[in-house]
Amino acid sequence: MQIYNTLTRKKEPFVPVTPGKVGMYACGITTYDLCHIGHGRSAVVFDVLARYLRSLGLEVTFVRNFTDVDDKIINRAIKEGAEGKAIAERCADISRTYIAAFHEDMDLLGVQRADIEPKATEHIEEMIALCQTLIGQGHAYATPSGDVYFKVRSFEPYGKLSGRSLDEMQAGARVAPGEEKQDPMDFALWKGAKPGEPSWPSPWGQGRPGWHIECSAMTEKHLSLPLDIHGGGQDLVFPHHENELAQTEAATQKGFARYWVHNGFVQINAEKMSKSLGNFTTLRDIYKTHLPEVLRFFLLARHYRSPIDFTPEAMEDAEKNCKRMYETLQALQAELAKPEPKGGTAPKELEEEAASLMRQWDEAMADDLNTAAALGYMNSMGHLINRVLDDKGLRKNAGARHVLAHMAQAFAKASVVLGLFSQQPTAFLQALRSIKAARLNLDIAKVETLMQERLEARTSKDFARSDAIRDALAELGVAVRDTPEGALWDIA
RNA sequence: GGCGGCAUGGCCAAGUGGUAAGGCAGAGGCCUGCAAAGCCUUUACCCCCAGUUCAAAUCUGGGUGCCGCCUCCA
Repeated sequence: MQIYNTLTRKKEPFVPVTPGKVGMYACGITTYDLCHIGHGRSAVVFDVLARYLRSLGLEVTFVRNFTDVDDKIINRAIKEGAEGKAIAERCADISRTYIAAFHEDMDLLGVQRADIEPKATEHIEEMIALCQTLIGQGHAYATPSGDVYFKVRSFEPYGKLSGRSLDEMQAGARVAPGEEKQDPMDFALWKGAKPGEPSWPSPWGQGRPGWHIECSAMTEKHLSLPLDIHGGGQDLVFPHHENELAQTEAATQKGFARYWVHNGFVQINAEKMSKSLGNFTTLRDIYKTHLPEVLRFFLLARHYRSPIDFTPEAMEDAEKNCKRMYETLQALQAELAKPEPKGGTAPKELEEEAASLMRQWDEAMADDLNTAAALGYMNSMGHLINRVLDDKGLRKNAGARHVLAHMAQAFAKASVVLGLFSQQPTAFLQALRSIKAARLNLDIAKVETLMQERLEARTSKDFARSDAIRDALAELGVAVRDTPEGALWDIA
């Protein structure tokens, strides 16, 4: 496959360091709050990347960390009323809570667990060792108050990932020199702790790790360098990833990561969704009104590097799309459950079109993980399936049946890679109807009663009454659909 | 101020040199007691200007607009 590499700013053929194996690391969350849609997007993107690479037969080791020691967690603990010694304990509770919430929310989104999910606090020793190495090499220095800083000027390529030079950055007015920093761009590897904060003994006194050092320690411990893939949200490029890169490459003399993959932002009103802007929506809030799979579809219906605007309309589109797809799958399964027709060969074009769509799906995914295009081809596959299903002649054709079965298989395989359309169609459609009914505050018993009355009217060919009832249902937001198996209702 | 990205039909969105996937919405038809769903048909001078080329949405330069990073942030 080809993948866009932030480091080189272009798409490159993906070649793992060790043939057949992939080491992949994605930056996870800081564990101080519920996940919002932006976290969901990042998790889904790397989930699909891992699934896709596996589908190519590669053996993927995927590591996604939890940052469970950080200023934000401490601030949260203090905000929750923790004081003195209780702060550290409170921090641990907060981390536990939000790691559990992360798993719960991401499981619903269909995000598979990473193979290894390390926590920063479990790698303090490694981080201290890394700091010592860097100090020994002259890449870092300790200050009298017990901080350790990375000496940015000592690492010549600093800025290569984010594409900026130190001089340019210093020209910007927003860099405030730290009291003890030798250079304003130097960043903390280790911070002396204030009383009560989570802290660990170190050669520089009680302290705690800086933000970037954990990833350097954990990647080195759990994967071999250079990593094949390192990723995260676009906002991590600078300073987080730039700093990780500097630490690791300075300390190990090895390349840190070969392919840097960054996903674009989720936006609200064309502005980045972020904690600091306060314009975020948590995954849980979405789940109150929308099925998680619909959100996943929404996220994958755009290219992972593009910004995507989260709007009610877009979610509605995604919902309709998922519904259509599942309805097609439902009809397909029903057809395939029937006895096989005897005789007949499939029209050549049918086979060719099916094969061509599958090929295009592969090509789309292989081209920088273009899930949006891939979903387009799946839509087309759905149409093709419906076309066969709609054609009485083809339904009696054994050849066409084989093509159908083949398409069902290919569709299922594609579904697994995207983590979509893998539920039982009936289960999805029922869940969808329920959540829509809840949105409308619909009285389902009343709907069922009306449906029963309409059935009676229709049985006695009282179409005027039947239509009147249908109108009444429409008032409630309910659409009725007569099928050979009886009348069905759904939320319009 | 520095660096970077984006601009495709009513809306969303693929497409990086050979004349525009897909979805939603709309129109007509088939099907239906009537509908719905599904199927068929149908809707694009690709932000503007200039240039390179036999050929540009796609490359180059300029312009306009929007966004991101430079500070914690997926």
